[in-house]
Amino acid sequence: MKSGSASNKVVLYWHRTDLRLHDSPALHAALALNPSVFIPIWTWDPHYVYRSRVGPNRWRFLLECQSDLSHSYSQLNSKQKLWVVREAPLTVLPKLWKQWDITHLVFEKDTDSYARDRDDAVLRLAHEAGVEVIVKMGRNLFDPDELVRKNGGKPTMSISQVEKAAGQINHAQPDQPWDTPKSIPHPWEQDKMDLGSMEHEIAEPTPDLNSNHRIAKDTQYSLIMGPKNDFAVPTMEEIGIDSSLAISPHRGGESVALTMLSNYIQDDEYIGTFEKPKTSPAAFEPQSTTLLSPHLHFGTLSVRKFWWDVQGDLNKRKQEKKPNATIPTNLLGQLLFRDMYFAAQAAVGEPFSRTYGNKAVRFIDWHLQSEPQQGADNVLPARAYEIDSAEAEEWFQRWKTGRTGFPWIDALMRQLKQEGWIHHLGRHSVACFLTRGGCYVSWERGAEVFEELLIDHETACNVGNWMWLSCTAFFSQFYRCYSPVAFGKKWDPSGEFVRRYVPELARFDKKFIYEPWKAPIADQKKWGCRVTNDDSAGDGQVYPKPMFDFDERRQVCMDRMKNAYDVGLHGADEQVLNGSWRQLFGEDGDDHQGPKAKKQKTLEGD
DNA sequence: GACAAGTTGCCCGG
DNA sequence: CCGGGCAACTTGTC
Repeated sequence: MKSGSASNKVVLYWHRTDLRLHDSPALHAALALNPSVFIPIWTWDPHYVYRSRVGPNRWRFLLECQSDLSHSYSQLNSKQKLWVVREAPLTVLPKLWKQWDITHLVFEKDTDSYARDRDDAVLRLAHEAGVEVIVKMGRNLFDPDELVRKNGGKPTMSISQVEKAAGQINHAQPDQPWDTPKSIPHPWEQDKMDLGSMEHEIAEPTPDLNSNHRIAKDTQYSLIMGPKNDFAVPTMEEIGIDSSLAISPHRGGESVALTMLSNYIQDDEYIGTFEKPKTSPAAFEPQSTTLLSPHLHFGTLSVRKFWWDVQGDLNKRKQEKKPNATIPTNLLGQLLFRDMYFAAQAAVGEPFSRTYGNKAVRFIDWHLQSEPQQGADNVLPARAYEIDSAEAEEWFQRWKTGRTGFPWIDALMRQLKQEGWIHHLGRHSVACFLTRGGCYVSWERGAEVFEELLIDHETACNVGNWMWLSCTAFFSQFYRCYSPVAFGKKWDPSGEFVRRYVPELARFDKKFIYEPWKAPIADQKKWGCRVTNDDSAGDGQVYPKPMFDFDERRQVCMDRMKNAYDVGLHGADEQVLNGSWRQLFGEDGDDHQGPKAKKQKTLEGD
């Protein structure tokens, strides 16, 4: 190496939220130690493998990210790769430190609540083992904890709060990105890298929230270095996930992400005029937004590089006197929203992803509420919910599987399942429909489905957006309700999007494409699809009737929202924690009852 | 206490 | 494509 003799530092670099080489503050810090031995690892945390909901598309996307990173390491140093270890971090890390004579452990800061606890435990173990630990923030524009401090210790609940708080951090400009390293030190010689003689602890697979996606026994934990003892990135077969269901066209990996970004950046008209509310949720091939969110999630794209590359285009256009869209609707604003949700989560901590015990969110008397987990640990495995209404349960299942009978909703839910991605406004449509604008089902049920199916699933952002749409936090104008008919029609009057994802209706006239149940029977026959709940009807295809009258449901939901706002409970209130909230809302939970709190309020007023 | 602002509603009229 | 009515939320500022 040209930088002279290396130190005697042996650095273990732990990849988690940062599957990239470019602009990684943690990787930069690790290499700045000038290590004589450098070992970049991934280790499979059972919390992700079994206790997080991960569908086939995201599994494959993650494996692609790992393969790409491993390949990039090998290109910089033919002895290097991403060393994929199959054991839980808390048990395997101390053994690796010993086996590989590690002096330093380096990783990127993760402010998700589970990760904080895990990393705190790792810090304690490292201290005991005499291993020095370096942790660097690189996942966000601004350190979520620092944003919270600048926001008076409170969760960031609006973009203006974020702008104000970020303004006190380097004038609201994130740090400049680091370059990609030009060389990577060697690992140990092959025989020392070998873990064959190390004790191996196999992760406990129950409960396995992803068992419904496995077609074979999950064997990834049976051999610590993988089936060929070469630390290779696992295959879908090794983890037992059905790869025939991983049909998303969206690809993982740092090189894919950087190519996508540079293509967008070359088009300064697209970057400069981007306004999120004006991008179409019905666009496909190509979509109207960047599709870079999954890369931000896995850290295959640095959010700070994204920021500064966009800023570069905006500065250039400014000099050329071309107009630029502004925060919050422009691309920079989108990245700030991501930081807003991270900082809100960082402030609230573990209860952030649910209502129960969460003081930052409004309590609403949804159907299918999460059951409080008395004395449960933070992990919340298969989160239980109360089926208080068989009707609502059926609506939820039909929503999830794209059989509501509303083509716009069903098209979006089928796109979600197939591709692992839908446009932000499409997420608005289906989230409003499930919660305050249709089914009146708890937002937590919807968030869990998104957690499973989205390739860009980010807990802070997903949960935050569900709170937004359900008007439980961040947003409160519940009288602004998305129509499952009008909203799609506005963006896509001829219904191309519906035809693509609900092929049964492909031949329907555009007059009926959003409301096929209104088409005359003769036309339904002519267009090859009967709109009926009788699956055996006719010879051709069948599409269900709408599962309820939307206008009727909108009114019911709005009345109940008004009532819930009048009651005014929040997730950490006594009445929520002890279950007595039911008395405040009326015991039978009848959708058609009048608002109860209104009356109480009037009495108080007297 | 009034008033404005808040990334992305719908419907109708011009 | 724009504006107002619809019926009406919270937060921040004056």
